[in-house]
Amino acid sequence: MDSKHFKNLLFQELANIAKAIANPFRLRIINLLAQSDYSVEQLANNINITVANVSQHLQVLKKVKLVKTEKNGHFIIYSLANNNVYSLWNTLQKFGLENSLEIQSTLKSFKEENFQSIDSITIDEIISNNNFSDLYFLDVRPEKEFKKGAIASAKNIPVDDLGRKLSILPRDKQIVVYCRGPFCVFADIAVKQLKSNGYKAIRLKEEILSCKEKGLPVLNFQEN
Amino acid sequence: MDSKHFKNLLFQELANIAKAIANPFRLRIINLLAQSDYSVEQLANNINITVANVSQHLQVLKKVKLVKTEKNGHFIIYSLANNNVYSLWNTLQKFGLENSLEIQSTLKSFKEENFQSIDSITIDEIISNNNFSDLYFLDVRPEKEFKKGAIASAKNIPVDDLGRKLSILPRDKQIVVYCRGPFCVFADIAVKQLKSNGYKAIRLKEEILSCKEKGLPVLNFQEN
DNA sequence: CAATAATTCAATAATTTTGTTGAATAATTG
DNA sequence: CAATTATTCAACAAAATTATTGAATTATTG
Repeated sequence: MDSKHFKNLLFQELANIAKAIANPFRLRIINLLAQSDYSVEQLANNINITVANVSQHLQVLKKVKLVKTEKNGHFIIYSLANNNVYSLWNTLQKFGLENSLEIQSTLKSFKEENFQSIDSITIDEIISNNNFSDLYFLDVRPEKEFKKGAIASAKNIPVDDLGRKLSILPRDKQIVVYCRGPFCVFADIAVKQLKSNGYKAIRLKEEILSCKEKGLPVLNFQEN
Repeated sequence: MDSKHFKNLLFQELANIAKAIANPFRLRIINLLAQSDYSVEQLANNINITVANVSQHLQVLKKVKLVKTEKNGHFIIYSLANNNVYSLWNTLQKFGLENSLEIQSTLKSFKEENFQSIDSITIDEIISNNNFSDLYFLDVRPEKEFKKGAIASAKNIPVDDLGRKLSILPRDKQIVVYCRGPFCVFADIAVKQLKSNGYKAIRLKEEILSCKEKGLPVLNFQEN
């Protein structure tokens, strides 16, 4: 194999991987699978396209090993192949968020419409202020995701349970709420609810993986 | 804007970004620009397709802000928009390397054919062995790239200059050679040359960005 | 072992992407 | 300011991707 042929093969194959993620529905599938495992039908219901179509998209993803399958009775359960997929999805989101004006303005106008005046804080600001003990970290993702990795001192109350468990939270401390990151609205919903109940709440701009990268203490991270 | 419309816009736009990188020639352009800035004609010569075609691919990349331009006389010089692009390219490579059997076997057979018996060491092995002082790090990338960020104690001798500067290197130490990562052959070439001259040389499996991530001391990193 | 149910396949038409050609544009340089 | 040159544009045909439909698999379960 000469160098030219080698390059062709390599770049073609990398392009095939990129092609597999280069479709809005497949990205939505990846996004869903990043949160939990699903059957074909569940995915179809979630993103509102036909089962056959979802199946075809899943074949595309499976071919380049972005997802894997497992049988459970009559159902075939799909999940992300491994952490690299999550990492790829995350990097793409991050790029979009920082480089795409369309994404920035879409996000901004959606949040302005639905969550007026919700302040956010960045990981860098937290680290540079160094006032950890004043902050109470609240993770509002589903328990399953929390268990896969979270900020070390964070309390987990999934956003749907928040109403019932408000009394657990401290009234004097600044509550920093976080979720799946800037594209997720769980933290916005939670902050809105907390503020209307008299708590001092603010959302964290980034998600847990960025916390780990930036050096905020995290727990329970498993590699795969 | 309702939630459904919001999701559609967001995922469509992210898919557009993914589409822009989902082509082997555009990936080769990104790969080249990750190493140095180039004009349209230079890129065309490098990857051996027509100037008009390269120009069209560049328009696609520019539209989603993956590359930026700058004028220099008659030439328009293209470069990566920022570090996020590099990061995206790197994550894709890493995914391919770890998940794609095609890529693994292509890489393996190419290296076996051209660089028999070149041993490599991983960052994790270096860190866990903790024998830093026994190792001599040699960076064989072009000076320009070295200056953008390198292993803290590394010496830079671009692979083309290696023959002339062999005498600088220590004969008693284990020399760990690194380059642009697993897809790059600079380090393999260098190790081959060093070994045939009686040096104890081995290549580092990963590239500099992974060193930074894994906690090996690095120098000179600038964010953009 | 047959009924059932989830998933995949196959065929189609519409849309999008791709590379080529040659001409048009723009702007630097002497 | 005209000549030159790098880059982009426009138009086309070929190839690939997409969603839909309904039928075919597959294998679990009672």
